[in-house]
Amino acid sequence: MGRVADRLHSAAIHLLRRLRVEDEALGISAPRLSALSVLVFAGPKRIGELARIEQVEPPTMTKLVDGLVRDGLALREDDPDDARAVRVRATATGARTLRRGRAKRLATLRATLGTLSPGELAALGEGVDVLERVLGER
Amino acid sequence: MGRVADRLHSAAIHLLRRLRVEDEALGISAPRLSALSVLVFAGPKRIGELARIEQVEPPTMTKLVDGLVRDGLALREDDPDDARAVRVRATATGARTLRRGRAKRLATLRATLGTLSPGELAALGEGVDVLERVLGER
DNA sequence: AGTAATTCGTTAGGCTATCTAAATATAATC
DNA sequence: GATTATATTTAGATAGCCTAACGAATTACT
Repeated sequence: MGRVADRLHSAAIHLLRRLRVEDEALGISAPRLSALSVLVFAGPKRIGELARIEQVEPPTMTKLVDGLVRDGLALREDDPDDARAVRVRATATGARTLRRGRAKRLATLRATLGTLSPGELAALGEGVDVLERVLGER
Repeated sequence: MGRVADRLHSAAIHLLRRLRVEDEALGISAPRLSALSVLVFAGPKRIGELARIEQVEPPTMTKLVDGLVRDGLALREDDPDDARAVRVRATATGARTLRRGRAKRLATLRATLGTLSPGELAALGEGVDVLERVLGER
């Protein structure tokens, strides 16, 4: 059963190395894409909030947001309730880029997983379900 | 179904961020651990071979091996058949460290996955199976 | 044998991600 | 109003990853 841990670890590394290549073609790294996805689906967030959601320290999120802003995918706004804070919001371009990235990954997934049976794909989906549940519990 | 791709991507990012913390406590990063694991289980390998297996470019593997060597987990040897080449071999310390890391991850997995039912664990395992199969096909 | 092409590994340089510690600005509390 | 707490940024470090360029050794072709 320790095998599951080892294999999961290794598979995650290899998966990300693989996806990184694709996302580069899209012009956005995985961590930025992940943060952008939160902004698009859950709406504007403060830096600290985003950092917590993405499980990184605030300075790391500052940098990630810098990148998104530089690329025009998100923007910083003053928080109306707290002058120390910053609200980060996805731009229309950001939302569009996310959709495009999703379409791209979907296409790649179709190509890559084309050989898998529906049953295997379902198994993968269920594995992801479990993983999400486990990771969600801080 | 594109959901599977998105969620898998995101889950992989979060998983690695989580595991990184633990492996740091062990004193070895995920990419190094992954390479070390190959050396321990598959025996000595050349730099280029290791790079191919780990799906990184040779200069990256040079650096990863530098780290392993610096920490005494592996060593470089002259290749007897080809004077250009280098063989990398795990040291006894390397093998021990790998075992210790595995034990540690297993313990964490037990703690983290303690709430999962055997069925969920099995689902996770099967998801990993599928993932490995897909990633294995270059 | 001798030259040309290829292969192996490293070095150099650049970008991103990540951390901790310290600085800055604002808010909240007593 | 002075102190303490909170939100973000800046500074500085390490690591992982890449491409380009290079020296050394091997292989291939005359």
